[in-house]
Amino acid sequence: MTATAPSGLLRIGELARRAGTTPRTIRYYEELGLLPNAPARPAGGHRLYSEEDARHVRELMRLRALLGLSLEELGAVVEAEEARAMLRAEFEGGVSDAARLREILTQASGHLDLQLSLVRRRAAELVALQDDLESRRARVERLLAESAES
Amino acid sequence: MTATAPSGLLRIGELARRAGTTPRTIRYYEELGLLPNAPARPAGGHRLYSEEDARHVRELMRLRALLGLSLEELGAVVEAEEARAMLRAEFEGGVSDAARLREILTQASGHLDLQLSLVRRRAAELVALQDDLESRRARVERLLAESAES
DNA sequence: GCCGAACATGACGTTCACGTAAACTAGCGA
DNA sequence: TCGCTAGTTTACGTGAACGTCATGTTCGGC
Repeated sequence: MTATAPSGLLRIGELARRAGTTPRTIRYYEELGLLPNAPARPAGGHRLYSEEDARHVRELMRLRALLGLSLEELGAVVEAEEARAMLRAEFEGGVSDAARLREILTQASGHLDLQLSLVRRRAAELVALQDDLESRRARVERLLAESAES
Repeated sequence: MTATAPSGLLRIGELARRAGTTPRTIRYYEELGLLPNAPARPAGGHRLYSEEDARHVRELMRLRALLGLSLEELGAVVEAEEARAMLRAEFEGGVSDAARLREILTQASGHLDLQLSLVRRRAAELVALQDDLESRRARVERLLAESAES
C-alpha cells in the first residue's frame, strides 16, 4: 500500500501527515462537522481526500493554533467558509447577473474582514509583548555595557 | 469586607480579578508551583498578595494565552524567572564584584532572549497569516472594483 | 491468492485545566 | 455581637480534545 492512492488522492493517514496531525483527529473533526461528512468514499469505505482538502485542513490547524480557537469557535469559521464556498461555486460557474456577483464578493470580503480582525488583534498583542520584552532586554544590555566600561 | 485589605495588600479574590481569572485558578497555579507557595499568610490563613504579585500573575496569563503554552511549559518559564529573581535580589542588594555582576546580567539577558525567540517566532507566524488573508482580501476587492466599472 | 500495513467503527480511557459542592473559618461593617 | 461576604481545605465532577484498544475489512505489492 503506497501513501497516495493511484488516483492521486490521499488516504486519511497521508492527509493527517500533511496537516501535521493524526487520523483520529481527522475523524473527530469530521464527526464534529468541521470537515465534510463523506469525502468521496469509493467501494471500500476508505476516506479519500484531494490535495486541496489537505491544504484546507492544514489551514484550519494553523488558524486554530495561532488564534487559540476552540473547536467550537473553529466551527463558526468553517460555517462561514462553507457559505463562501457555495457562493464561490456559483461565481465560478459563470455568474447570473452583475448585482448577484457584487453580493457574492461583498460576502467574501466580509468574511475575510472578520478573520482579519481576529488575526490583527492577536498580532498586535503579540507585537506589544515583543516590544515589552525587547525594552527589558535593552535595559539589561545597557547595564552590561556600563559594567564593562568600568 | 473591602476588596483590598487595610495593609494595601490584596486577597485572592482581588488578585484573581486583576489578573482576569478566578481564585480557583490562582490556588491551582500555586499548587502546581507556578506561584510562590506561601505568599505571606498572617494569622487567619488568608493569602495576601502585593500589587507586584498581581502584575506578575497577569503577565503569566498573557504569556500563556499569547504563546499557547501549557501550564507545564509555563512552569519552565517561571523557573527561569525565579532563578533570575534570585540573581536580581543579589544585584539590588549591592553586587559583590564586577565579574559576578556581569554573570547575573548575562543570565538575565539569556532568559529574555529565550522568551523573545518564542514570541518572535509566534509573531512572525501570525503576521504571515495576516499577510495571506490580506492578499486574499485584496483579490476580492479588485474583483469588486472590476465588477463596478462595467 | 496471500499477507502485512493501513483503514473502518465503536467503545472506553486519559490528560489538562480548571469548576463545583461541602463544611468550616476569618474579616469587617452595622 | 451579629451577620454577611469572602476566604480555607478536601474531594469529587466536568468538558474539551483527543488516545487507545478491540475487532473486523481493504488495499496493494509480491
